[in-house]
Amino acid sequence: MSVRLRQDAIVRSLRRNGTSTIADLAEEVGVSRRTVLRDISALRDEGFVIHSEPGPGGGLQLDPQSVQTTARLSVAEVFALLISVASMRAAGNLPFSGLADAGLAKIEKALPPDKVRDLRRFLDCLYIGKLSPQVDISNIQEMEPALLPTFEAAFLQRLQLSFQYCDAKGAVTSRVVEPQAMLILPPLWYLVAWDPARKDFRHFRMDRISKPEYLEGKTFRRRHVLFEDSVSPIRHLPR
Amino acid sequence: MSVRLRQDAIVRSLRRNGTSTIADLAEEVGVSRRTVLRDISALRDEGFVIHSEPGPGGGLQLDPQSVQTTARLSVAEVFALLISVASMRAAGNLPFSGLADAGLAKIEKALPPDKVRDLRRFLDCLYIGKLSPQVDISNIQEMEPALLPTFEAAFLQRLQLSFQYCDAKGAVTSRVVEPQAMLILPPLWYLVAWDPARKDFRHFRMDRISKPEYLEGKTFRRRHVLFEDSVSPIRHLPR
DNA sequence: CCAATGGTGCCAAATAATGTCACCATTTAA
DNA sequence: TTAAATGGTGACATTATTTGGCACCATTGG
Repeated sequence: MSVRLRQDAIVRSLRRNGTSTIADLAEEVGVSRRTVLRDISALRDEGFVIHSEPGPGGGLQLDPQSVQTTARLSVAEVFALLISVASMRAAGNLPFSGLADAGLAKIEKALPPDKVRDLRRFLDCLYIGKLSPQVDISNIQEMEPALLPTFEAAFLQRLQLSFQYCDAKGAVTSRVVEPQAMLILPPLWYLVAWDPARKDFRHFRMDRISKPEYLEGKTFRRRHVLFEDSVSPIRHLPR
Repeated sequence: MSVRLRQDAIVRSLRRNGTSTIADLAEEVGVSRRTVLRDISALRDEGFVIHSEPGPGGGLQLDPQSVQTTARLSVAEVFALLISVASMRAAGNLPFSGLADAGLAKIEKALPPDKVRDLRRFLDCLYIGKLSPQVDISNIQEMEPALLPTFEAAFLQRLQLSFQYCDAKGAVTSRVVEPQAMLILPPLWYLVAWDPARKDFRHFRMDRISKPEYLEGKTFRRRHVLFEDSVSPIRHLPR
């Protein structure tokens, strides 16, 4: 068993059992007491907070908060990372590249270097392996650069967004909506939003939006998670 | 420089330069020719397809398809993985747990073990760190178990889906739609779909859908990527 | 005080990674 | 046909890293 596998086993064991002694762990993973102590030290260097108490009844305890410190990433950041980093290789102005960069920087700061490396290689795989041929991301229309900061701010701070919208028939209406999601249907961008006046969800083509402004102070409660379906051809159905 | 860092450097170099010789790579990463050959061999074991030609003008070439073999993961699978694995800890019947499992199994088979480990640890971090307190995923309504296979099949095989829908006013209509995405607004599930008859996107509350059936052979072209916004409180705006 | 526990430093032993060398096979070009 | 350039393999010594064993210290609870 390699070093890192063993250290993972130790983390899992601590997570599962709550408290363990060095001797227990040493026996469990099949190495000497000294080696476990070295592993604990390494894990602490990686950012895991492991409490320890000497004396009878003492032992090691993994602080549940510790992992937060190690990778304080939101799901959104991970996804933004995946999409944005992949997209940025093919296109110019795409939303959330800033967030993705911040996320990557955050990871790089907080995570051990080999984890960053794995993540990057993982992103490499995604882009080269699937995203490009399947989704044809190179075909996504660039968003109007001037609009980006407004959209990003509205999304990220959960601010109501007002804009002029020109529908398919050419009729122009004023909207005030709560942005919920962005949808890419190459080559177009769509905004999925809750329209409080109409009490319904609406879709807006980004290129038909003009004069967007976020309303300072008009925050709303964001409650959703988007769940992407599969974009890949499927060979076997689950189950 | 550690072994894996070096191997990553080799992959990147091949990706960047197209073709390199063993000697070039050896000098670039600062090890002997023999070691590069060992690394190449290791990378091939990991699934990278590296073409090689002896003779003048020959060299090594990374097959762009190779990474597919290494990690044939769609963005969807990654996200399904992230959400599903996290969700399954808190809830019972949620969609795509099968896909997530398949994805994990796929990774486990295709990826080197330490990569799998990192991904799992990463998922651990996600759940413990953020997902749970932020999104309150435990509050998501379970989907009717009987409906799950139908939805999953329709999504995964891109089949048109027919069902009876009871709208907010109680009116029941028959629909035939192309499922595009699923939306979780705790505690409810929504289906985002293109309605070809109405030539528009529509949202459907999952719990108001009855008698869903996918139409064998009625496939459609799926062109979209969903882009999740942030669910975390933001401290600094990008840029 | 004693026993149980975490923790550190040191060094030898074990293991893994690397370099060196000899050599083979294939291809291209002179 | 030959020579040079390239990928590829095996063997072995060298080097680097990991591990175990030991002595020892500090702290805690009885």
